[in-house]
Amino acid sequence: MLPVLPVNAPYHHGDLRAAALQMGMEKLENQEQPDLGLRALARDLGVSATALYRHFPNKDALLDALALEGLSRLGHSQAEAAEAAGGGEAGFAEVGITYVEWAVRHPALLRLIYSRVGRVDLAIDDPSAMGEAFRQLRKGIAAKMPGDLAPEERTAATLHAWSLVHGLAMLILDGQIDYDPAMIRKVVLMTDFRAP
Amino acid sequence: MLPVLPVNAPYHHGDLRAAALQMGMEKLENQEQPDLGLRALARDLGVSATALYRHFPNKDALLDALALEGLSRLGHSQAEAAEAAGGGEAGFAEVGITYVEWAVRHPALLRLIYSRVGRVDLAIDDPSAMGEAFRQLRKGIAAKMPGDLAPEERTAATLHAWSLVHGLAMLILDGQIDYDPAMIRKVVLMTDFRAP
DNA sequence: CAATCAATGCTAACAGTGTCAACATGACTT
DNA sequence: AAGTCATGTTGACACTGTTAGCATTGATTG
Repeated sequence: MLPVLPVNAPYHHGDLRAAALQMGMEKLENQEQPDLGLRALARDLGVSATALYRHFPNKDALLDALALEGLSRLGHSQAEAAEAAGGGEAGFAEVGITYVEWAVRHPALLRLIYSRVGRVDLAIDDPSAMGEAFRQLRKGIAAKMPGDLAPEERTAATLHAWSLVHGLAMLILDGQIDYDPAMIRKVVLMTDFRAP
Repeated sequence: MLPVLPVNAPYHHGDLRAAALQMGMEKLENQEQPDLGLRALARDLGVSATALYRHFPNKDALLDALALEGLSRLGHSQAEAAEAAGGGEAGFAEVGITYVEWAVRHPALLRLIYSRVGRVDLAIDDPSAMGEAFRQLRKGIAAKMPGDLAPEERTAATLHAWSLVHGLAMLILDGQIDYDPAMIRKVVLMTDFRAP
């Protein structure tokens, strides 16, 4: 987390925006409760705090960018899982389990994503970047869903699955549930998509 | 949110601790993203910021107290629902739905609860107050569970139910799911506690 | 009743934060 | 080579949580 540039750092950084996002990501990956303060981040980058304002309108924008990147990674992870999983309800469960495991592996990042997702106030040229990413996520979750369901059952099932794994992940991150892969599998498999 | 005392407020407040908690609760009930800053709170109470340090060791302790009170209220709501609901899986679902509805009605409070529950660092004379409250919550959730389940199935079912409604609640609060009571009912009923 | 004391309040100050304004540097364009 | 504009810097402001030291009060004693 030390300053990133060599001793004779030039006045201009090269690509401070990318460096800031990378540094933020590193913190999010390596620490449970990373200090994502603007000044702390700038310090670690070996740059003055206000330099970041040349690349982000404010702190929220920086965190939004990090959350968006995290959401994109989560989405890809889900898509991969959906592709790798076999068919049927077992394959579907596999995708859900992937979600929980991803959350356990990137707790701070998942927390950031869902803490930022309430007030979607992104760039004007891409007002729905966050929304689009979530749509992708839903798509990944729904991809392996049993195909013989009526449309309304389908949305209900997607909601059910997403809520279940999201709640499971959150409760684990909050220390309310022990991370026990076998139990998670059991819990996720406990859904009947053809109930009343 | 104006100062609470009459013009000729005495030097001593009477019960500042209770007043602070009440003021915090009011904010949590009436605002989506309440400013629970120490100074802001003191301002609204018509008292100096440092006065609060006579009643709470620090800001975290104050927020913990608020979270604990909120958790207690949620627990009572669950217990009432468990008592009022009929038997069988329908009654069980009713308890789950109560959880979601409570979350929708007290969004900031639920958020506070789960944001504070990670680092349980409560008073020494009651180190497990938070844990105890959560135990009560689990009990309320499990109260109406179908009785003919093996112990392990029972824990799995409790985890499933808790995760499902918690995830549902969180996603609604985060604006990712519309609050549609009928759909919620449908989703909650979609669980088969006797699955493989 | 008077004196003392602990509980509870206050002000002043410190370090830390996000943010803005004004200035400095340097890379690219003409 | 000159000038321009993106990008960096310093200094300041208002805000935050927190601590130290002082003031006021209600309660407890002799």
